[in-house]
Amino acid sequence: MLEAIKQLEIIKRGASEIIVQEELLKKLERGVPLRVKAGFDPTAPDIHLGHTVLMEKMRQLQDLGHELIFLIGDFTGMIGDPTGKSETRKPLTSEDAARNALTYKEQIFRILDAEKTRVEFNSHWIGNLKPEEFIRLTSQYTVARMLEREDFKQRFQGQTPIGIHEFLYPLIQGYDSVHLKADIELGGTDQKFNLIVGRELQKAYGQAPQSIVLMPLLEGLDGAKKMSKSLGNYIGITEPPQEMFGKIMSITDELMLRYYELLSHISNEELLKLRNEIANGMMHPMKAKEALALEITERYHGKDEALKAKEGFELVFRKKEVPDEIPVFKMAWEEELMWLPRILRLSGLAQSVSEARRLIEQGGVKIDGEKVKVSDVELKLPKGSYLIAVGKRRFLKIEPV
RNA sequence: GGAGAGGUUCCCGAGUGGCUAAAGGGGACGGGCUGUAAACCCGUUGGCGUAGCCUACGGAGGUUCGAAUCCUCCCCUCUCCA
Repeated sequence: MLEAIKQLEIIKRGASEIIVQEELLKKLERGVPLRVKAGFDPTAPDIHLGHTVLMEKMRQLQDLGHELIFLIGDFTGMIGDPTGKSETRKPLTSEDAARNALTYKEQIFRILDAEKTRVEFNSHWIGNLKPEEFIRLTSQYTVARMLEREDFKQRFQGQTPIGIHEFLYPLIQGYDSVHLKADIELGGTDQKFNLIVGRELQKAYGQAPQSIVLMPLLEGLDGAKKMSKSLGNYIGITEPPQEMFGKIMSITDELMLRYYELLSHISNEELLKLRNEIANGMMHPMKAKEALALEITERYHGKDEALKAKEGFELVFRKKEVPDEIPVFKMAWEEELMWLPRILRLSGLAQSVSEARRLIEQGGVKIDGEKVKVSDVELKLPKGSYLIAVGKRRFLKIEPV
């Protein structure tokens, strides 16, 4: 195995906090594979780049020769993790959890080495806990300590409801560490409290406390809020290559560097070099962004697809041309002449006729490359094929049935 | 069990009888600028073949020429007391 100090350096990249670093170093110095736990709740079957920050770190640890336990919190998922939510999340049914967990498994091995990954479901042991054991578990913590957790505290003070079952979430997650005898647990910064509960519980159950590696939550496309599906600021790893490439190209320069640090496989040295070159103008940020978009897209779609996505992107944005592959919408012509806003609505380019009118009035609609005049809200089109563009990046071919 | 506070449009949040499709902010969308961005500027942001009509302020009724605003009952959340 790699020298402990070197390992620590790799582990530290991008990490926002390590608890406790000295302790972790000691464990690494033992030179034997450590048990690394990372838990995911099965609420989001579509993994996005935000999730992969943690997974990339897992992969690094895996490559360093440690034993990786990919824990699917199917039991905790039934509770519903309260993290960062202003309201109680609806508990998942066990069927939901099982189905989502399956999708999870399919997706994680795009990043992790399937051969070397141990997948566990916490329902296997939590589900078998006897009531008396469960009570023993809950007796390790007090309500006051639970309320130390920032989101609980805020909700408590802010008069939003907290379900009692939500207190069980950190306890069960912590107990997972006890059961698995974890040496290290990885998690997002929002998991800090939960992971520390794990340490406390391990001590209470007579084990050495796990070391904690916290990874930051990746900011979403808006550059401010964390990437999440519900906020719509995410890049899903199963998205089509053009989408993925385009989304990465549209992030801010600042965010790009962040993505480089947390998602790119370039080495720490290369990262530093890149930073300098952008700072002193030797490299155009756009070039760097292209390289990043290419790297990420390639990771999930392969080299050919990634290159195609890049070419398509350049066509649309640099040369202001129309992309090669445009979705086609087959439309039935209800009349000889069809009202444009109605076409836009039926084809899904606008959510409503009102929105379609607005888009036209704002000069956002083009037909076959010609901008529709602002005054042409009443425009009607004869039956035929048209290439309609809404805004700068949405294209659709309309063809008669 | 008792007492009080509150539920407004995608979100936050103003509004306590007509001037309210509802201030302000955020987000989103369109246009401009650009590097494809960011920042910035301008505009839009319930629906409907749209100078009009319809639907909307937790739900159901009621008062009134007129209700997000007043009354009654119900549902939900929070706080305090027991």
